[in-house]
Amino acid sequence: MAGPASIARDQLRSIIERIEKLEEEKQAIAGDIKEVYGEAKANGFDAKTLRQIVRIRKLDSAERQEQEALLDVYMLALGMIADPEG
Amino acid sequence: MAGPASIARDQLRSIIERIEKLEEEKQAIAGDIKEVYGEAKANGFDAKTLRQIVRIRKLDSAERQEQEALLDVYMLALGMIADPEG
Amino acid sequence: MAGPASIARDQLRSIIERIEKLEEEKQAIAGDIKEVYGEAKANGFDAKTLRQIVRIRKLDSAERQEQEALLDVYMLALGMIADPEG
Amino acid sequence: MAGPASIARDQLRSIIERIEKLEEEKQAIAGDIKEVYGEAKANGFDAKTLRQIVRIRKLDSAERQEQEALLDVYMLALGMIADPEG
DNA sequence: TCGCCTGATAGTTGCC
DNA sequence: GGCAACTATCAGGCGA
Repeated sequence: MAGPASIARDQLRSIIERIEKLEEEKQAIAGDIKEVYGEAKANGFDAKTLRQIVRIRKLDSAERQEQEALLDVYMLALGMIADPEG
Repeated sequence: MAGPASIARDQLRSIIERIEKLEEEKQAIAGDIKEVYGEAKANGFDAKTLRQIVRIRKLDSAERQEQEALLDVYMLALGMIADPEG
Repeated sequence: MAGPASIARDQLRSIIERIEKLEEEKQAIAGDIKEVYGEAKANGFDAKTLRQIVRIRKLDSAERQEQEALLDVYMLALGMIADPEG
Repeated sequence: MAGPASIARDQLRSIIERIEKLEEEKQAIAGDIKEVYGEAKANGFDAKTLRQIVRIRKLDSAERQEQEALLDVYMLALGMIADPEG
């Protein structure tokens, strides 16, 4: 008989399968990244330095975003812009 | 003048960009996974338990692969299959 | 009789106790930090903004350090400084 | 001119500095803890197991506190102790 | 006050 | 086989 339990079971199965599929994709991309580093190394680039560059660019971008957010906070506090929360 | 330095620079740029693009994709998928857990939770499933299930299934699958690899070793030793290394 | 086992046991006890003591201290400091935010709030400062400032200053400092480390890497690569690894 | 703004500014500076100092101390202690684990490892102890012991002891202690709190509730209900809420 | 979400911490894997 | 990068889990802070 197909009662509520089987519905829940099907939902569960679906959830697990979706997650597992997404994790596989994620792993695949992680593999691609590793490959790029490998290629780079084969072309004479130092992986550690490359990672540092990537990391610092991420920091840059994070800081820029924070700076802008902080600016909004100040401007909001000073009544220079409208409250985005309306 | 377009000497070796500019070639290296272009290569470097290309490497960094490929990595950053892949990392973005990876992050996007991580976001998708989080969404699935969120949905699941909204449907009454417990995220922590779901994570355990996923983890266990991954272990199971790893074990199964080990098991199969071992079987191959035995079958190879017994001359039941051909040496894959040629 | 006081054999090797008891020595190991005493060592273990000592390790655990040192860790637990340090973790307590860490918790105490976390409590102090929370207090400072509480005080600040009582004086009309917004905790969220304060946290953002602290975070951005940390990012600044992290980036500066990374920048310097990266500079060293480049200079080393260009033979402009000696290898610190000797 | 030293008006209210400068007072707020000094307060702000003081708050930020106190927080940053406390966070540094917290980090220093985290480093000490890591060192203890390192030492322990050098003496043949397994860090992962040590962490488990610490975690279990923390749980135990939390349980014990719960137990004591519960005991107080019972004793209070039986008129064996005075109401701490006055 | 409760649920969510980001940041801290623990564990794992891959490199040297 | 040790160490460092990456991933996954967990807890504390924020908003509703």
